Formats: sequence, C-alpha cells, structure tokens
Amino acid sequence: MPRPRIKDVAALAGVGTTTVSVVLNNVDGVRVTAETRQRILDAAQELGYSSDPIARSLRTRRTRTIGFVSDVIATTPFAGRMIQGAQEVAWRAGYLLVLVNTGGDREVQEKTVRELLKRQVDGVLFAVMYHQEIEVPSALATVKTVLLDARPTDGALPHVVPDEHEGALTAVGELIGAGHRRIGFATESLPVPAASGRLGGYTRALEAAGIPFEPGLVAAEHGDTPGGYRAARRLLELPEPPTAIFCYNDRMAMGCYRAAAELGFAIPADLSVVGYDDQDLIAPALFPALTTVALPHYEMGAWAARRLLDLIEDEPREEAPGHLMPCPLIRRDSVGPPPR
Amino acid sequence: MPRPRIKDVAALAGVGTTTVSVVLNNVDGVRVTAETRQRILDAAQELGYSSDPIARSLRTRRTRTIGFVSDVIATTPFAGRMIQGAQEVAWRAGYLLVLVNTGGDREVQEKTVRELLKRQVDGVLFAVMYHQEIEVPSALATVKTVLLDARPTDGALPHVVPDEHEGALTAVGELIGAGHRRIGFATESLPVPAASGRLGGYTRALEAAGIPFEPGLVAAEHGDTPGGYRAARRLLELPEPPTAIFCYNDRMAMGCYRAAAELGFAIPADLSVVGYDDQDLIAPALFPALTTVALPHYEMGAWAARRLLDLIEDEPREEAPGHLMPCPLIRRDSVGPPPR
DNA sequence: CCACCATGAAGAAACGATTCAGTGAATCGA
DNA sequence: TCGATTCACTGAATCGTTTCTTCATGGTGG
Repeated sequence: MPRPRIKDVAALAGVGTTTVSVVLNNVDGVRVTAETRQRILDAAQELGYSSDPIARSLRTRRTRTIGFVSDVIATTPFAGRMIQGAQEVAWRAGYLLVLVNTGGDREVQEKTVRELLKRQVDGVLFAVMYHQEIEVPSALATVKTVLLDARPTDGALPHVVPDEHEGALTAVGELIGAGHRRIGFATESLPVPAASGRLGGYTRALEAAGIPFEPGLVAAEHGDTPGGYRAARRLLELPEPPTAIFCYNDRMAMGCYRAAAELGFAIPADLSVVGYDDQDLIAPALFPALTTVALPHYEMGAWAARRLLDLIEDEPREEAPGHLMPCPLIRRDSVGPPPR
Repeated sequence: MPRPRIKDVAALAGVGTTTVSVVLNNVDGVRVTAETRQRILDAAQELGYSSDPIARSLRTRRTRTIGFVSDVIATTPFAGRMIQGAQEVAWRAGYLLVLVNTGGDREVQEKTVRELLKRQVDGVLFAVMYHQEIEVPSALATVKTVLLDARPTDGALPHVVPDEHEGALTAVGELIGAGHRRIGFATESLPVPAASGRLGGYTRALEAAGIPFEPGLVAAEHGDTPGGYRAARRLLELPEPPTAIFCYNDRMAMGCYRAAAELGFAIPADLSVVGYDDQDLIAPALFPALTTVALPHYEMGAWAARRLLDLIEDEPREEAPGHLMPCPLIRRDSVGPPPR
C-alpha cells in the first residue's frame, strides 16, 4: 500500500483537496464548518496521511531545513555539544539539521553556502569551533543566518558567544573567596577573544577585591598541556609564587598539575587551580578533580537554533544581535584555602 | 534577477526543455547532435543554471540526502570524527548529511527513522557511539542502511566496527617486542564487544609469543580514569608486578599513570603503558605522551558513507556485510624496555 | 517510388502538494 | 422580493523538473 496522497484523503472525506489542505494546515482567514473539518481530520487519521514534504517545499519554497556550517568539526569535542543543542531545538520544531563542514577554507565556505542555498535551506547556522571574530561568507547575505561562537567583523548578524569576561570573573572570584590574594593566570599567548576576555575578567576580579594587578603573575604560553606546564613552572618558580593559578583552559590546567607535582606543590593544599572549558575527558579525570568554568556549548547551539527559527518564522523579537552566554563554575576539588 | 529555470535555458538555446534536461543529465540511450548539445551547454553556462533539487526530487523520488541517526552524539569526542568522515564522503558525492540524534530511546529512534523516511532520505547511517551489538529499528527495513560502530543482532545489514582483536594484538605485540614478558591488562568490566575483542587480542598476542596467560594479570574495573587507577594499583601491588600494562582505553591509562606515580613507578623506565582510543585530549597530553591504539572513527564514518552510497546507486559490490576497520598503533613515549 | 525505420527533438503528462479565482447557495438589508 | 454579500467549498493553475509519447524528417532497401 503506497502512502496516501492528499486526494485520497479528500475522496474519503468527500471533499476537494483544497479543503483538506486548508484544514490540515490550519490556514487562517478561511472558514470550514466544524463537521467538515472533523470528517477531514478523521479521514487523514484513518489513512495515516501526512503531506509530502518535497511537494510542499516545491510549492511553498520552504524546506523546514537548516544548514549547520562549521569550519572544523573534528578536532574538538565541543563541536558535538554545539551541534546537539542546535539539532535538538531544530528537531523539536519540526526542522531538520543538515551538516556541512568546510575545513575553514574561505573558497569552500562560499561554495558550501551557495550549495545549501540551492537546496533551499530556510536558514544557516554558521559555527566556528572556538570563539573568534570572523568575516562571514558573502553568500550568507541572502539567507537568514545566526553565528555560533563567533562575532562578525562587520554588519550586525545575530550571534552568540560565551561570556568569557564573566566566566573568568567568577573563576577568580572563587579563588578570592577561598582566601587567595596572590593569583597567577596561565593564559594563551594568541590574541584570541577568549584570551582577552578572560584576562579582562581576571583583572576585574582582582580590582573588585582591591588586589593590585601584577603583570609578573600572568604567564602566556600556547594554550595546550605543554604550554600550561611551562606557564605554571614559570609562576611557581617565582621568588614569591602564587597560591592559586587560574588556567586559560583545562588542558593548560593539566600541564599545571604536572608542574605542581614536579615542584612539590600539593593541590589544593599548597596550590589551588581553576581551569576553563570543563572538558569531560579532563576535568573530572584529573586528580584531584578540577574546578573549572564550563563553556556552554550545548546552550549556545540551542540558543542559536532558537534564534534562527524565530528569524525564519518572522517572530519580531527585536534585541541586541549579540548574546553572551553565561559560563557556570563547576566546583570540584582543586580549590582550597591558601597554605598557612 | 531570479534564478534561471530550465525553460530559460531552453529558450536561449532555442530547444525544448526535454532536450535540455536530457543533455544536462547525460541521459543515455538518447541521442542529441553535438551541435545542439553544445548550444545547450553554453546557454546553461551563460545563465549559471543548475536544476532545482526540490523539483527534481519531486519527480525522481530521490533527494541526494542521507540521514545520520545516532544515539548519543554528545558525550564522546569520537562522534565528531565519525560524522566528519561520513559527511565528507557524502558531500563529495553531492549528497547532504542530515543529522538526528535520538538519545538512545527506542521509541524515539523508530519515530525518527519514520520521519526521515517521510523526508525521503535516500539512505540511513545508523551510528552508536561505542562498539555495540544492537537491535535495529524496524522502520529501517524499508530503506538502505549501514550500521556504524555496531553489529546487528539479527539480519545481515552492512556494518563497520573497529578490529578490536587486531588492535589489541598489535598493542601487546609492541610491548612484547620491547622485551616485556609480564604484561598486565587493565580492562573494562562491562561485557561489551570491545572488551572481549581486546581481551582476545591480548591473549592471542601472549600465546603467539609463548607467554602463558595469567588470569591474575587481568584487572577489570570501570573503563574510566578512577577505574584505571584501581586496576593499575591492583596490578602494581602484586608480589610480582607486571613490567607493562595494556590499558583498555586512554582514560584508564590516565588513571594508570597516577597509580604508577603514587607507587614510584617511572614511565617508561619502570613501567611501560599502552592505551587504546588515541583521544587527542589525553594521549598526547599525558607525560610521557601515551603510546596507544587509534580508533579509526573518521575512517569508519567514511567507509560507511561510501558503502551506503554504493548501495543507493546500485553498485553491485557483493561482499561480507561486516567490515573490520584496522586500528593503527600510535607510537609515543610510554613504552620502553623492561627494567633491569 | 513507396513503405519503413532510425534519428533528433518537442509537447505534454506526471510528481504531490498549495493557492488563486470562482461558484452555487444561503443570508441580509432595504 | 431582489440585488448584494457572505459562506463553504471546489476546479484548475502552479511550483520546476523528468520522462513518456509523439512527430517530422530524411535516408534506405526493395
């Protein structure tokens, strides 16, 4: 038995296809008697009818599909959460998420977006895998777009990024709250928004607590495990080492743990550590488990999808284009009061 | 200027739409003079014409779209690589990948697949996030399907899983090659295919080297960092501890590192360690960097997509439904000769 | 010289919805 | 009572392709 068509429903209900369409789509401004409406509903139910999305798309020029374009999906475990957040919101609204990754190449990006446009996606989520400022592909000009984990260099596309400043502020606040006054910052040396944002939060937290900022307590290295190791060593070998280190990310914190172990600092007895990212492969697995700030990728993905759907369905919702997503502190066991 | 239609091309070339369609789709069995063909090609080029995928789909009942259904996309960084592999192959063949995740709920899975079928996907990639044996949703019966990282309990659907046995064999072979004779195995206690496969490889490797299997050298715990810690402790506190430990995965290896450090075993001087998975957040970040066996997620995703496309496009390719993907050894710094 | 056949191309019918432009019948105001 | 609305609904056009069927043309064998 092939799937029923709208005409089958119409025939069974004894009406024209127009009326079936009108009833099933709840077209407003068109009246149908309650009795007819019910007959159609019953017929559709009985046949298990639902309209063919392709035929519908051909007519309406809308596909209930959104494109998720990302630069590199691979190397970061974050990607999955962002995609999942977007996908779940889309699915619940009856939209499908089509996934494409471009490898970050500009040329490929343009081509990709054009291809998606040919496929008539209703909107595009343009994601990068860590917080950056980007030039958006020009092909995106003609389609509803929301940027994920990125802010546009020009124009004012809706976008969502993590609130690095606020996250760093609470991280350092946590250390200050535990009694620390000498707090190091092992940061990323690349000039990325996350680094400057977190540095801003760090200095702001110190300032709020009346602690003078000491440039010597900021150690910039590559934002990976060896970088964290080197940064932490530099800080801990200072004549007067910090009693706590705020690390740019969990990987640097992992390196920091090693430096601390080598130099005989026990965590958290001699040294408190806070990370950033809440990588679930690292933060809970370190010993002691790492207190860190979570990067809300799932929430950002969900927020972006919701925003895009609102755009597509012409919800008004006038507000600032950019949204800062709060980064919650995840308390574990790497923070304690300063020694002595 | 709206996008050109096929009739615009036909008009410009001075032919009927039929001929345009025939030429542009390279329909065989239909002859068109070289001159006419060229005129059409030129016209299409000039207008920048490409056919509307939706209208085409309505007619042909094919969408050049494949569904990627997964249980949990979130928690594992593996997911991304598998998806990426599949996506890139699909994209290169002109197919789009639509992503849905079901959270593993059977009910939701069935519904999801039915929804995808309504959307006329040409095929489905059904993926789980770690090697398992699964009962496939019945709705998949009517669509071309390839299983990813899973083997079906019944039926003989095409599927691809990592070659756990072979991977463990080479891992343990590496240790034996370095001179070790007393090799512990810190394994996962859950009865998953990966655990039994890797145990099989472990025993096979010993056997091949003429080393008697000692049940006491196999320590089963949860397959996470604390589990690895406990397993390694048990092994290292044996009256005659092993000189090398093969760990079920990188997380267990991470726990193993801690146990070794606590008990005064230096890696690799006193103890060699090999992991499994090659998680890029862990393996290269440990100190010393972990020698491990890579789980070829990208390759599995790509293989599955390729296989599915062949199925869709009716390539014959008769072969065994299941494919074992080799797991290459990644040499780093955690293996050395046994002490003394 | 005619019937026949291959050739090259075109007209029109799908595909399955949505929606425009009507169409009888009922209702209404005057 | 009559023209004008309103009501409830419908036939047919439309979206942009692919593909089935038809058709004119000209060459060929008998």
